[in-house]
Amino acid sequence: MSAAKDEVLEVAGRAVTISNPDKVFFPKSGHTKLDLVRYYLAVAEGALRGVGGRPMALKRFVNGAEGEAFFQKRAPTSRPEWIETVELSFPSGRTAEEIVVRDAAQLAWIINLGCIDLNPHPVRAGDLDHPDELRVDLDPVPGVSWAQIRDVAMVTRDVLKDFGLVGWPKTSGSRGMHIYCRIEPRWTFPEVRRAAVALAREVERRAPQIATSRWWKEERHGVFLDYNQNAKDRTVASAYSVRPLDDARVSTPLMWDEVPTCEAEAFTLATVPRRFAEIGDPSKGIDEAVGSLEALLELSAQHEAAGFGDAPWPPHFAKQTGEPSRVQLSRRKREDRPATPKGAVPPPAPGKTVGPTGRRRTTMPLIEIARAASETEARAGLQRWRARHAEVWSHLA
DNA sequence: GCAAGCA
DNA sequence: TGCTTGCAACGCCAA
DNA sequence: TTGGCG
Ligand SMILES: [Mn+2]
Ligand SMILES: [Mn+2]
Repeated sequence: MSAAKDEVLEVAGRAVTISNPDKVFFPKSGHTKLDLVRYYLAVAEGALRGVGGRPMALKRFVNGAEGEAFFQKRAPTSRPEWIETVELSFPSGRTAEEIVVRDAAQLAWIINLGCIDLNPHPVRAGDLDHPDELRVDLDPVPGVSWAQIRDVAMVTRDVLKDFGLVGWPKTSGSRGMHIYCRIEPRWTFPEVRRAAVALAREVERRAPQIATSRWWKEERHGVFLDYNQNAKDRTVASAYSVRPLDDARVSTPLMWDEVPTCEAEAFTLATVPRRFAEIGDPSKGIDEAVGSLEALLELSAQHEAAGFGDAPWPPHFAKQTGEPSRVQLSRRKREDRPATPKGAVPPPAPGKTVGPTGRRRTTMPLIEIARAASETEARAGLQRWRARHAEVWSHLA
């Protein structure tokens, strides 16, 4: 830190004071607090598409990315009059005035508070009980390859399409990926979460080697589709958020044709502004692709009828009606443990694996190379196969 | 990161 | 004036 | 009281 002087920026017609502008926020890559503010202003159009009009929890790193962080839901009482808030209510009856950002000045102001990533709720301030965003949070268990995450993302895209939704992918900037769907604000939080449970189970059904819908860590393998991130009061780091990691990695929206080859480490505070200037925001159309949860909720009803009801909720939530016992297998009372482990995923609706002749079709993906006429034809065929069976490609040793 | 309280 | 201090989320369930 | 999970 050289001169401990405030920096006053003119942003969206307002004066925003940045304290400690030269403070190093990312020691390993050298970026300062002012670098972080400048980054957010460079990608403000995209960042605001992610957080605009939404109440948000503040995660504050007042001593930089390597310092200890704390959460803050209630807006600081000392704030400019142009900082908007909205009152949220919790099940306990307590309330919180959370910040709502709509423009670049408000964005710069919260970055000055020491926020590195942005964590908005999936609702707009005008309707706090009806999310307009279904969030698919892909969380790899430790050791899972990036290739597997990409493949689960592609399978998720197919499932969403089959159920009438358009997915918008981004790296999380941490270890996984996020896929968001804009939805009509017609469903409550518990309903949106149940749609996410059904989606997670369907992705696992299609790609059982690399995807899991299981809440308990000891029962997971591959990539976990974290349906509970759609519960009320849960937030997710938004598009263009910088993550508090050494290289200042960014949660970066992607075009779907980038997903099969993207590398998360390519997107940082240092590289994303250029990308944004050159190609703009791949998620620009998200607000125009409004979908319905009806099909996923119908799938959920089928699961329920097949004996697969609700899935465990996170800690700190009251027990929900219909929720299974909130305990992992290894801690369950002996007499409550199933003799044969119950799968996480119900079978498909009938009539899907049997062809018109009644002869059973092959259910497992099968590669045939020996029949190809030439090597190039064989290679081309292999690529087509890969595109159609993303669910197992990354799993091949 | 900031404001209040204290020397 | 300058330094220190307190404060900044959600808060349940099962064994 | 401990450990579950973001
Ligand atoms: Mn995640
Ligand atoms: Mn998660």
